[in-house]
Amino acid sequence: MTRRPRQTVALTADLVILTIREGVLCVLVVERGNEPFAGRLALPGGFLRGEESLDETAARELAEETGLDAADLHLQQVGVYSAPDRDPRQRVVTCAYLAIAPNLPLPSAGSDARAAHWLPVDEVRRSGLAFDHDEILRDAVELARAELQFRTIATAFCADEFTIGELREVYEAVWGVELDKPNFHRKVTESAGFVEATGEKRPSPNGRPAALYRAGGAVTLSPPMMRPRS
Amino acid sequence: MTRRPRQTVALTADLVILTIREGVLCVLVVERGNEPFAGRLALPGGFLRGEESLDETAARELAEETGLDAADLHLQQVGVYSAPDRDPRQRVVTCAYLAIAPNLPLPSAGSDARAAHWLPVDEVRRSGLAFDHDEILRDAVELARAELQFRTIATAFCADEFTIGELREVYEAVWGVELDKPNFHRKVTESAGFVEATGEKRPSPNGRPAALYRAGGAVTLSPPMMRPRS
DNA sequence: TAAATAGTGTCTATAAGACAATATTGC
DNA sequence: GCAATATTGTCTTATAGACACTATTTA
Repeated sequence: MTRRPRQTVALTADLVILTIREGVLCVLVVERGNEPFAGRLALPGGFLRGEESLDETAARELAEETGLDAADLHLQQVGVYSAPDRDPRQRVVTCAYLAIAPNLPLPSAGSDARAAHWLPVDEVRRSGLAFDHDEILRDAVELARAELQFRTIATAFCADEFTIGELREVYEAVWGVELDKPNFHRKVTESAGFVEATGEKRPSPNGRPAALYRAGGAVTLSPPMMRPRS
Repeated sequence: MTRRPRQTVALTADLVILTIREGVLCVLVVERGNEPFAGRLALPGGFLRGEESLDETAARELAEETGLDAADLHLQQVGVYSAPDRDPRQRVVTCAYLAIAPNLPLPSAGSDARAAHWLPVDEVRRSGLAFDHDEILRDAVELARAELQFRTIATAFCADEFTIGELREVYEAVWGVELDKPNFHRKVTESAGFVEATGEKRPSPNGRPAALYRAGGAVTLSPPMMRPRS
């Protein structure tokens, strides 16, 4: 049995933090200060530390970038990206995470020196990201799109209290479709555990005030919220 | 900016290879020869090599364990397991993969010296696996269960040509339920791109011969094959 | 013929989708 | 009142599920 030297590699957690701003799906990107790809946009991320798991790395980075506690947010693995040449300097394997955030007041610069921005996903797709982050972003958005069908994660895009109309805008922004308002309202309010009414109403400048809801206890949606066939 | 030494870790790909034998969902496990956990059962897996990605590591291990080409099989990431103490010897982070195989003639021992067995998943769950492989197995099976609803991967459990009854047995074994034969037949054959008839029939020792089908071109199932709420 | 498995028909309950109608606010 | 948004009602169509029934084989 020939024993070859066992390779060790550097590990990072990269974050695809999504939110919705003015009805547009946006992702948090940072400007790179150092080579390689200096000046280019990239996903936030950081190296694994000795005492933590990658999930903890992701949670720590999320807190540093957004100031939010990962316990409050939806945070899940997207996948591992391990092409040998994905980082030109050295071998780095990354685990990508999808985080879903409500509309934050600002991308608080945090303790990190890099400039962070919310940019529309479509725009980022056109301009491109450093490393293999285009691929990661694509996969993460596709995951979010799929999960909206079967899980209650849409509420993670909303503040603690939200209207059914706001929840509908989440689906419309992520899926890039228009949904029928009356049918959506019924489906959501009749789906057990998806949302629960607070009893309060939010006044509106234009029309009838909308009832406020909180996220319900359910994790999965059954029956699923089917995405209209293109 | 304090620069802490950047940790590097060993990376492995571990495989949850599922198949169905006599109507029972089975997983390929190996007996460990070395410490730690010598003599215990574990999932097959191996270390990342310098020139390859983790997906390639997984495909290589799969070929070594089953003799099958990963190109023919369903192989997908389950997730990353990176708890600092998951391997008592050293820091090892693993990426778990789910592979779905048709009923193979034998778990060909392959070039690897370890003894490989197909064991029922329920049995393995009771007896337990080395490391955190119980958790990995649980997650992989749960992933397979969920994917059966929305993707056409059930055909990966079948040989090139199969009957609708065999496909139904896949769902019944993985979900642990009984499905209505007439309704299943209709649903599968009417779902665009799920299966395509070969025109052949397979004689049966007992009753009417069943028509043979091949996997169709579709990847996703719409509408989904809903799992009965138990 | 009976036994066994494959496959079809049919009815009912539930959910999806279109869209009209009503409700509640600010102006 | 009108404009705007929220919510409810109603009808049509699609799908799910139960289950009776027919079809094709071996013994």
